[in-house]
Amino acid sequence: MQADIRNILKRNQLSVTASREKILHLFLEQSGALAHGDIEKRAGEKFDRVTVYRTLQTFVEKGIIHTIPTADNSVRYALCKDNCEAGHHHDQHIHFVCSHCGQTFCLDDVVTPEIKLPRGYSTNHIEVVVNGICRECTA
Amino acid sequence: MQADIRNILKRNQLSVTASREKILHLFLEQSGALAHGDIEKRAGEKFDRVTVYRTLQTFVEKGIIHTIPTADNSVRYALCKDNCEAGHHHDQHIHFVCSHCGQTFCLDDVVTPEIKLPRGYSTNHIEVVVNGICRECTA
DNA sequence: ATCAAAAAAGCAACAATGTTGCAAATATTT
DNA sequence: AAATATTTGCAACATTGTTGCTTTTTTGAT
Repeated sequence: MQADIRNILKRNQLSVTASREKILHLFLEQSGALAHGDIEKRAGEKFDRVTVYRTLQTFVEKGIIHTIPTADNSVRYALCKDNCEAGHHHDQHIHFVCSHCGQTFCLDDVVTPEIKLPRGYSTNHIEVVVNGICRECTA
Repeated sequence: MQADIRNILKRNQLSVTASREKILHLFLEQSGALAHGDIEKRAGEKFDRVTVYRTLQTFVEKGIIHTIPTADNSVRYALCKDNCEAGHHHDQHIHFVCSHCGQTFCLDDVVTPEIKLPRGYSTNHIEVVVNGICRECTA
């Protein structure tokens, strides 16, 4: 695990620092998405707020994590599975927000559908967020 | 137009005030979505920030406008067409963000697709945001 | 039209969130 | 192990959003 973390950092030409290791660790041990606030809490108040902001920004730039759009204000981040395996960013998957536990998940196996747009519009990227009850909360 | 605005407010049991008229007017004269900041700017610095927040909140509660999820931080609001005609909230349409002009539009004619989820997940609501180039910017 | 009651606006103060510049600390490279 | 490059933490600030309370405006009844 620790080796994985260092690998991911090195593969992305990032120097290995305590905060990056810790924050990446949080993502790896967690199935859902994390907001900036979650990270500050779970990191055990060890890192400066600014460091967390900058680390997340760096990870997004490198494609290690991606942001998830939400209807409320909060920005959430999740590991980009494809990237972490291949070093290249594909986000064809959809996101799921559980209205019971509040967690956000990437459904890596569910592919974004085709959308037929009116004449004159062209598409770069499609983002799908499904709201409902997740597997854990249903069981 | 002015009569329309008063109608919408009255239909929703809201008292008719200058700020509500002005803000609703901004939405009606505008094809795209508005963020809180846009409204403060376009209103001509007449209203207190708090009033704008509270007005938007009220409009959302009444179903006059709805929020649009975005990957960046900003919350955007758009008129709910169905509601303004029927007094009842349906948001089956998708949203389009133009990466050229930055505007956000409701594509009222494009219906949210069916999404097949893995076993154990149930769906309440599906939000689709398409990023691309809009009709204006293509022409 | 006037007045009383209800609702909303504006103000002030605050809380949370995000940003920037810079000096000190840490990681990398040789 | 030292020099260089990078990152961290701090302080200060900017932006965004919230809350309580007083004044103003709107509404509804007379």
